[in-house]
Amino acid sequence: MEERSLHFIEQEIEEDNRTGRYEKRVHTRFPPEPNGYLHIGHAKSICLNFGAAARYGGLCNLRFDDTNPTKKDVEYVESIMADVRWLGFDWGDRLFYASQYFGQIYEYAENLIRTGKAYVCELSADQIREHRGTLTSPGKPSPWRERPAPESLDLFRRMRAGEFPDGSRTLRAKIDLASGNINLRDPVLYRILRAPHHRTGTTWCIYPMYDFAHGQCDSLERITHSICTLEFEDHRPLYDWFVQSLGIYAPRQIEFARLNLTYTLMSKRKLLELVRDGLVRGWDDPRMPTLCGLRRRGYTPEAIRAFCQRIGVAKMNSTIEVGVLENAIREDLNRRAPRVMGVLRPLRVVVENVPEGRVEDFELANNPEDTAAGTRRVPFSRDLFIEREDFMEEPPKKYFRLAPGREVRLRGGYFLKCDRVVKDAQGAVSELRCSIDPATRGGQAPDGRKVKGTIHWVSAAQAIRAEVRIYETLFTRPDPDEGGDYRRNLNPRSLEVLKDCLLERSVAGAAPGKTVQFERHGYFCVDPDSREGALVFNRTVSLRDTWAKIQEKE
RNA sequence: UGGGCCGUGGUGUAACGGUAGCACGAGGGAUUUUGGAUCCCUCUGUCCAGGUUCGAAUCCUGGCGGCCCAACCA
Repeated sequence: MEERSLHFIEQEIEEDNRTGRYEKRVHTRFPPEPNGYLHIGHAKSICLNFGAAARYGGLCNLRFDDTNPTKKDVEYVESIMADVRWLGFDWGDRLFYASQYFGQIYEYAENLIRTGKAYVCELSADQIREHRGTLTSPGKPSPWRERPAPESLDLFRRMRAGEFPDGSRTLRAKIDLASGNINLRDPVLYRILRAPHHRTGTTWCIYPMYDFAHGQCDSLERITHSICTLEFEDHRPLYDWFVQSLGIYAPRQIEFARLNLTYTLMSKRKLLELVRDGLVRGWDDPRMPTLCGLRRRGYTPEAIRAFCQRIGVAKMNSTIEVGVLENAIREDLNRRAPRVMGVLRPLRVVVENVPEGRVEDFELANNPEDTAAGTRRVPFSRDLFIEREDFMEEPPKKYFRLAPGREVRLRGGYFLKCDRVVKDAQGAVSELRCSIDPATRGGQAPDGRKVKGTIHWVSAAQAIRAEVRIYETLFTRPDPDEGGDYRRNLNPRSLEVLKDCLLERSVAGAAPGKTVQFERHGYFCVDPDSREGALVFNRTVSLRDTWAKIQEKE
């Protein structure tokens, strides 16, 4: 863990520990709604909740907020558990569902009715909205607001028994119709909804609203710090009202600003649209900000956790530049990814002073950052491939790579000089005729002469063919919603598929998930689409590219 | 006079009445068998106006600006 000062939530927790508010207990929870896949924004919340518990020797529960039966899916439940585990966190035996408390929450409702704090209302949804007033004008009381408690109780029990059609009645709290906080204008507590629930089946035909469930679930689990996002700040007085009216244990809610990232959509609804409308290949499309997408892309849990650490926690709405995320994964992979040579856009090179059929092996370091990573043998021969962009017939200033008459170093091999350029019928460069200096074996010239550039290469006969998928941001604008429709900002070049890449043979047979650095390109990982003898790689992130920056400026 | 929250370099985030620091970014240099990595240097900031104070990003007052709230969603 990096050295840093406490963020405001940790400060509040420490303050509570000092005053003994919760007997120095720290118990948090991560409460996702199982209606979508977890994304990088959730990672912030997960790190925050599990992180705080770990830091203060406490516990963190995983609880599915499944109060609304209509849009849940076991697929989501399973993916969420897998993603939290993958991120590196453990909820032990504390896996809960809001739905498991339905019985208790129902009792709470009856309790409020008996004490005159809730009533059964027969207004329609539209009428309730009209009665609620506006932001600047107070609400009007429902005609059923003053109905005697026994009558409400009877009606509520009959709602539960299924005597009334969906939507015909609600249970409402009786709070304050004139409150500036609209959440306090007699909010709906229960609705009639004949929808089977993924956990409770058809046991219930009435379901509590999120607002009437969430705080009580926290209370029942004896959560000390209910960490949530800013938009629930206005709901806190309501939760406090429930807890007080019911006389139950009171957790403390603390709100923080959710994560926003440039060039990234974070809305679950829009992410779902991308998947459903086929704008991406699925929830785990490597261009998606979902945890499964990032995983497939080659992001590591360590990098994501470091990222969450680095961005901090505060109440100010803000947007982090994606570069910070990219930096986190580069930093992690630089330390651990084995280096390998891969030519993405091949250009044939014939080394004329190497005899045909001769193959020699070079021993190359797997990771210059880590000698423990060992070495590997890389074959060299007369027929090579180099990167097309590592040769220019008319090189501009500051171009250090190969050009007619110029000499460069083949990474780990010899100095190579371009003697002749061969072109096809269309005039495009099709092949280079080159020669090596045998005295430079290993990459040093005995006469001390230097070369400005070092390029990567593969030996034609031994190279393996692979598909490489290059990703750019999914959107062309830092704010995908700019202009009102994110679809119009989709980046047509967010995916480029390179089918004829040639890789060093040492990666043959690599398993899905395996990450390597293709030298001078970036970090790549094996995609699950790979088949025997047909590897597919995803580019996780490119290396920093100073040359590209120089070109941009000209 | 609806309620709530928030304003620190380009982007994030520290400071808790006492030298505005860190990361990303940008620029420059050293080094380098990855134009990578590493190291060094530099750059730009307290929303505004008053007040309190020896001293204010911090406390007070008033502005200005931004975000959230009017689902039987969460």
